[in-house]
Amino acid sequence: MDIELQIKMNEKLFLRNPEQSELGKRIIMHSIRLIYKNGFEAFTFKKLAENMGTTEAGVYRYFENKHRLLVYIVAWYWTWLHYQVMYQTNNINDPVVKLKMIVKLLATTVEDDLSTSYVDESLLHQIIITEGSKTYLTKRVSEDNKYKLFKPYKDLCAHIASIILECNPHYRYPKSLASTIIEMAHFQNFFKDHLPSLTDFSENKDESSTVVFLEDMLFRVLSKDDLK
Amino acid sequence: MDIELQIKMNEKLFLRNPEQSELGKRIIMHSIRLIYKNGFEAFTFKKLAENMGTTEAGVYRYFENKHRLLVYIVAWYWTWLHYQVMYQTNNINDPVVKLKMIVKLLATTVEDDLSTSYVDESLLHQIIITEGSKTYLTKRVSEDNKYKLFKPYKDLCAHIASIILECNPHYRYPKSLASTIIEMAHFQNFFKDHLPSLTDFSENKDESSTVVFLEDMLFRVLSKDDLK
DNA sequence: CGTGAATGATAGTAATACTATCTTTTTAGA
DNA sequence: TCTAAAAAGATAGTATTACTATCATTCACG
Repeated sequence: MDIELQIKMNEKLFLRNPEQSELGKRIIMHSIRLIYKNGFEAFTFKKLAENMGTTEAGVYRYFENKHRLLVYIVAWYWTWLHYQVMYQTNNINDPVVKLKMIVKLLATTVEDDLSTSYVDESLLHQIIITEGSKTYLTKRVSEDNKYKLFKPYKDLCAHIASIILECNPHYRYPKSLASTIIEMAHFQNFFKDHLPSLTDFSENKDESSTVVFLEDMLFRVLSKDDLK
Repeated sequence: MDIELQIKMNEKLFLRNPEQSELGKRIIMHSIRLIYKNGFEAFTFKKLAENMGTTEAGVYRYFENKHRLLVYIVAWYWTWLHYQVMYQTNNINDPVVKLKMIVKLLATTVEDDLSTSYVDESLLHQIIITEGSKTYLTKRVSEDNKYKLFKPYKDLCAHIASIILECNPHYRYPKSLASTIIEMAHFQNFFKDHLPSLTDFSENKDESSTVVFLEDMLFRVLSKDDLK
């Protein structure tokens, strides 16, 4: 099969759709590489333009500013991950098994998905860990939220919450638990690599310890054999 | 009693100790107000200087750059909160009661502590929610960590982890659970206010719903009457 | 009373975050 | 195939940011 996965993005995220031109796709590709390499703070449109052999003005024709570009690639990631979740849990009936698969997808290094030619998902995953929460931890949250820029994240959260409810229909905080699992899949991995004393996993281990921690937490919380 | 609480800060956090001069204290006070008001991204030393009637160069004599200043006030907060935790849980023996107090201190709006004249803890608490994780979500984490700039956060996390172990000595992820509780005390409140569909609390409610969610999660996870 | 530290005042620089304009190339449709 | 509009390239310019440097003034102390 030779299928190119196309993700339709919210039009408010860009000035000109980067998926519809070669230059646009190269902007996304090089942005991901540069942000991965130097971090979002050090990332500028000037550096990006030099790096990819175009001009600053060229980049500004696609994105209003670097924050919007970050929101774009983060939203892209959540849409892509949501698709992965749907694909990988399809035909699974047991919600427990579904949740385990989701935790694995959230917390484990992804391999580059070859059906999206200009996006390197493994770099993108690392970017989400370090820069993802910066998309909404700003004074503009509510405005950005009004434009539905965070919809992919919220949709995934809602989907996970619904499976949580399948596991235990009496649990009262499915959405908060879902957002906790999503955020911690990233934070615990970040802590493991950079501030290991905030976790119980030693630095050399891979993400499997994070997966085990999250699964343990999730299923203890959802366990029906408890007091209440 | 007329006691002024003095917090001894890591010397790497500043160029000149802001606690030891009027100007220094005013820098802290006005920084907190400005960051609270406009967010960290829009905060500059120039604006701060104009705001408080000094010059940019004056601020640069105290702090290398605005990131260090943020790390300073965040570290100050964690030191102060750790003290609050010790104070409020002193003479309590039951670790469950202790943990409940800690969750309340973490997730509830603090009132301004009058024994720290130049710091408004209630504003600071809001800053920690929105800007706190930006202190470590950078390319400099490891370097900053080497200088022990995150020690107050890590100390508090370790302290909470030890009480978690008191609750259930067999629980295997006390530190990860502690950092989860700390982070979620902030994120769930942020979500509640700005991205409410990521939580199960409606926007008008106060932080009590966050407290209930965190306590519920914590004690379900630490419950001994489970399968394993 | 003198001196050294802190502060104030001012200036300057390189980089950042844009906007504008004009030319050239591409490409989509008549 | 021609043509016109859209996209991209090239260049310039501005306000703000993130600093560094210098020199004069104040102020606390021994």
